[in-house]
Amino acid sequence: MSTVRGARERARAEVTAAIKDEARRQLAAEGAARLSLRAVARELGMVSSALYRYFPSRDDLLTALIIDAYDAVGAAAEAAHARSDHRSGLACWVGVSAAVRTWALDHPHEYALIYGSPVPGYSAPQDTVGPASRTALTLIAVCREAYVSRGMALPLLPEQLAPEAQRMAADFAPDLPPAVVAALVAAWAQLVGLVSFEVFGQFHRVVEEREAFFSYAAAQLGVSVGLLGEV
Amino acid sequence: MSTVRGARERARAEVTAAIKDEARRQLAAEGAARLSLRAVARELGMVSSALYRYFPSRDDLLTALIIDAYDAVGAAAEAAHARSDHRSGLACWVGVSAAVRTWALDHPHEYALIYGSPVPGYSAPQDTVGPASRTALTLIAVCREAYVSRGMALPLLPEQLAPEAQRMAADFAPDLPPAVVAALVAAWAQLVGLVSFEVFGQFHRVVEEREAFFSYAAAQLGVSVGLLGEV
DNA sequence: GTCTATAACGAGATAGAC
DNA sequence: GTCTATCTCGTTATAGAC
Repeated sequence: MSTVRGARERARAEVTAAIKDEARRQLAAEGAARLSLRAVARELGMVSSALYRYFPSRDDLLTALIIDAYDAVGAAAEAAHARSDHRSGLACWVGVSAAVRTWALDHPHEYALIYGSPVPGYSAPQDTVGPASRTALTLIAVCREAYVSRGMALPLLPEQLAPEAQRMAADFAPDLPPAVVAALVAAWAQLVGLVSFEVFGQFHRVVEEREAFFSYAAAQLGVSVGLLGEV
Repeated sequence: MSTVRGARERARAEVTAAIKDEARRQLAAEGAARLSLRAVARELGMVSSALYRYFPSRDDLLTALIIDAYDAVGAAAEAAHARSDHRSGLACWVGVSAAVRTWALDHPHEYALIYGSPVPGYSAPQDTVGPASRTALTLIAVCREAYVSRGMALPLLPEQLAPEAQRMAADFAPDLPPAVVAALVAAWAQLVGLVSFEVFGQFHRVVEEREAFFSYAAAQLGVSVGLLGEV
């Protein structure tokens, strides 16, 4: 009985994976706005109504792709953190940043899905917030390590922003100084800006030495949050 | 004779503007990937083939919208520069940055068109590069003023990146130090990252005091390129 | 010369009956 | 699950009004 159920579940997981794979292919070809359950079904030799056994709606399929994408960058960031030199906070920071960039360049359409323009008519459900925060949490972890073991330079924080920074610190990293947390949030947005410019082609005929330039800018961001070490 | 031509040209300009207005409305509702010539024509009470007198193809309409959007942010940036306090480079920088942010928040879909995910199947022609550079050129102008009148702090530049920075400086601002130009390119991408996070909703439940936070982060970026002044 | 309208193509999406 | 009738789309050819 349990083997039957196991086989059934395995089959279901396989079909689910096949659907997501085909949907990702369409994402690349047509964009998220044009993702169509029917086209996915046709390509898989299924009938469109059969897909609804796996994803109740187009938006649910989109949600699954978004969660997968967030999880994939998050995993890449965590792996980079695990294998990086924990003696230098700045090296960790640059390593994690570079992992995000590499993943984005390898999966431009999934990157666009999570950090590009919102899909019109789609609003992300609560299920995405956990996976969405994995990468940012990794950068926070890098700072936490550096802070507790070797200390950090405290970034400047305008008085006016002190309450906001305290709130953010209480929400995301109560063990870090508010000035570091505020700088971290800004640096995370700025890091994604760097990656987006490269992935979306804005560096065409502007930056040629992409990898070196990114390392330079990422290190600069690491310094801006207070990480120490030679650039 | 010339009045006839004037009238014709005026009529043509009016229809062209109406088409673009309606297209922008569709951009907001459906997204760039779903922009449809037929729907635009229907909404204007025209027949789809008539649109081809004004835009030879759907992509040409898209191109026009993109150029308009680049010109609009560029104009907003230039206006902010013109009216800002030229005695403080940092104040100029923050003012121009804030103008970009304000325009983006007021025109989120046009912002997404130029700085969000690329439209699948569309590739921008050469005509867009001029308008596209207006905003960046304004930031360069801010730095140029500061550099010639009051000097700037030279940002760090890793040796490895020196040739690339020299090339960028030669291309975009031969009168500025390569270290400033390299930092400028990075800061511009990072600035767009900040704006994109806010416009695309990534600051939801993360940053509450959006305007104050942006000023803080933008000032930090100004400092990173070497502008002087109190934050 | 400048414009709009009619009609059509091939392709794809959609809804519903069976 | 299947089939069909009816939509949409971008684009073109053609004919005629001003």
